[in-house]
Amino acid sequence: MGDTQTSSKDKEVKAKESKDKGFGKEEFRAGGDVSKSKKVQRNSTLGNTEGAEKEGKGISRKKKEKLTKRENPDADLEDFVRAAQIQVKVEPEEEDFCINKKDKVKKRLREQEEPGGSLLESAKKKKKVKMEVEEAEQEPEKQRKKKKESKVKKAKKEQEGRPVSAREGGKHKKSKEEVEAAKALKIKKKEEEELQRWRWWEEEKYEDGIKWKFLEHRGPWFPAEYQRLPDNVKFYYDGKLVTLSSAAEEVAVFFAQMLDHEYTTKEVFRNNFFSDWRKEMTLEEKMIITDLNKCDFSEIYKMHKEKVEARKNQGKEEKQKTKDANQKLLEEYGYCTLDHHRERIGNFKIEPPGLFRGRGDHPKQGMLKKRIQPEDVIINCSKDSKIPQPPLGHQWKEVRCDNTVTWLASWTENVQGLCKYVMLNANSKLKGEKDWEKYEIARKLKSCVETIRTQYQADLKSKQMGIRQRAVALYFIDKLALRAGNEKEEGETADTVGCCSLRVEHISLHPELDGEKYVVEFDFLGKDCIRYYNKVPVEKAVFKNLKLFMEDKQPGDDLFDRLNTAMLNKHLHSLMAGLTAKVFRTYNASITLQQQLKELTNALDNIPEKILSYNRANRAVAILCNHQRAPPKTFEQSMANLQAKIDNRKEQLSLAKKELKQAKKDAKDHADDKLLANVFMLHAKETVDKCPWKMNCISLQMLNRTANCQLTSCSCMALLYSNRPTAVRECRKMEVSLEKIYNKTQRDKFAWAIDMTESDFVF
DNA sequence: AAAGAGACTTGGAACAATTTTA
DNA sequence: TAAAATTGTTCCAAGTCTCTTT
Repeated sequence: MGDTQTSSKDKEVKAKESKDKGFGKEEFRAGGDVSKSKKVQRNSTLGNTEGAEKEGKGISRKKKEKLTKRENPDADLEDFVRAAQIQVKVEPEEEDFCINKKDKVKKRLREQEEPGGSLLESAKKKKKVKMEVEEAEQEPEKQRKKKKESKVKKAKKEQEGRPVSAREGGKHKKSKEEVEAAKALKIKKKEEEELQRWRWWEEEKYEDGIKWKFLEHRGPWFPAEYQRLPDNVKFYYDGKLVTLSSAAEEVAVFFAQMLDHEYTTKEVFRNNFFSDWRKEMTLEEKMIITDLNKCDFSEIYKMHKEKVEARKNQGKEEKQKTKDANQKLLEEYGYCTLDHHRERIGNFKIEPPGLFRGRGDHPKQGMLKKRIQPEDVIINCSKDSKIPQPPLGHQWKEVRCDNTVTWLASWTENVQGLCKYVMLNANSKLKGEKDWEKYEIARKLKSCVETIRTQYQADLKSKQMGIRQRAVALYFIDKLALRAGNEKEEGETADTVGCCSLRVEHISLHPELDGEKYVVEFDFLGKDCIRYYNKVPVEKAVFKNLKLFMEDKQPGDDLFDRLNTAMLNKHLHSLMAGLTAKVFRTYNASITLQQQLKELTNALDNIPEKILSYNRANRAVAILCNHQRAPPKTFEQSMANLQAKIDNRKEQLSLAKKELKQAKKDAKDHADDKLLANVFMLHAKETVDKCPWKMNCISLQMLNRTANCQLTSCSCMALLYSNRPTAVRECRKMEVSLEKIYNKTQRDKFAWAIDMTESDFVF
């Protein structure tokens, strides 16, 4: 059967594209609230065929209430000091006030090996000198040039570090030299970046489990303490003025800021918020404020609105100022040193307090996400590194040196009691290596997927119920790229499912539907409460099995009552080292991308067409993986605009055609004025020639967008799943410049793939 | 085994920057 | 030249899967 696998998938993809349009998440959720007589029955032993239902879940969960709330009278002062530090410290790596000898040794070592890093500043200066000599050639695409020009300004500003006001007088067009120089500078910068890139993929890997040998960083950045509302902004309860305490006020502001959001209309959200808010109130406040509906946040809301507006209308200078401040922050906190290389940190900012925004019908939405203090944070770094200083007057919860993990700092969040981590950026070695590994495993799966398929085909007829269930689940995971579906604590999160946690209510069986036999209709909420709706014809054996699994069960019972992800993955492990359910998603996405590309692209196509093909292929992947996005509010309008453009072109075309005719005639008639007539003719001809091409481009764009509307567009998401090496390879082969498909960040992230991929790479 | 803790990937929404359009 | 549209980035919730404890 393995052969039917892929071709039928293609059909599905196409069919789906045309079918289920217009399923907003909203309308769907309304119906999704079915009775939940949740998972109780689960036979623990796989080997056992029938009988012995065990009472499954103890729903006792340790509640960890941590009281971290503390009044901090020194907050303002501290803030000020911190700000001052930022202002004064130009060199982020100032070592004078650190007397750590070991550290110095390290430092020297680093400087030898890595000329960039902390020496960046001086490097920049050198650049400036050099750039005059540099030529601006070797820029292949005009389209890129355009982009550059706009960036030139920025680059210059950054380089010269002069105050913005200096620009005021220079509104005139830039002189040629200036432009050239800036261009050269950009090229230089790019080269340098490339030179500085850590080509870790050419190095040897560390022994098992070790993630790094040296790690030094500045510690995470903490958001500023809460600032009281100005005196003229008041809060009223039941029409009467109430002056809130600082803690209560802060939480009230969180709510007020969200008043525009649908969240604040939801019952659960309001209740959770109100009860958490009351916990922050003083006794008196608690006595007075007993009903959320009587609270009047309008003045706070108004102030917030004004603030947002003001920020939008900020002058150039102010905007630049905030930008610079952010840049400084990034320079100071955004990087770490990992094994002699400077690596960007992904999220160096501690999450600010606020109201929890769970997705879908999350039972905890609206709860207060408390402010994280240094006392909550565990720092992870090398013993021999410069240990990060906690903010003034604070302590870290712990400093540990664990080089078997990749995080730099962690804390436990109070709403769900989960760990949060500060980790490196996607373009870092640690992330890249993992990514690479992922694709290697997926490739390995390619070599044995047929065996696995044969195996689960056979298992469909097993005598043991558990094995049959496993086989059907695997069939779904392989064919439909469903997620594994771990069990979740009931009532702690929104009710979403994956393959193993599917319930009877989520599928319906149609022996025949729309001319196809054995159709299974899926309808459930997956990750992030995104609806999965699909009608799939399946094999007879699968169909029969499903019927069997559903016998004597309530809608809320588990479809695969003898199966869970642990068992499934254990089985997969036995089939191939490193294989888990997730790998099938990667694998199928990759293989689909490759197939689609092969099918869709034609080496003779022009660039826009090639890109369209690429996007189409990506879309196929997105459909497979059920990646969706709320349609942009502006979609209709933007489509209409494009249509108008096409109409416009059409008109132009017919007009130009007429002109051409006329011109030809003129040329004949007035032999004397031939030159002029010729010019007319040429011009008209040009328009006629160009128009179809341009029209084509626009309609391609339109097509692209229509399809993208319901799906994740622009390579972004699909990219995450689809095989990067595959895509990179395809670009090479087809001579589409990578820049057109991947943006800078993405190229950065996949530097390893770009570098390693030869144009004959096959996934 | 079952539950729990921990670590790390995934992926949509919100926000910010940039480009296009009117 | 401002507004609208598009594209890129950040944020952080929600998964997967492994390892440890009970």
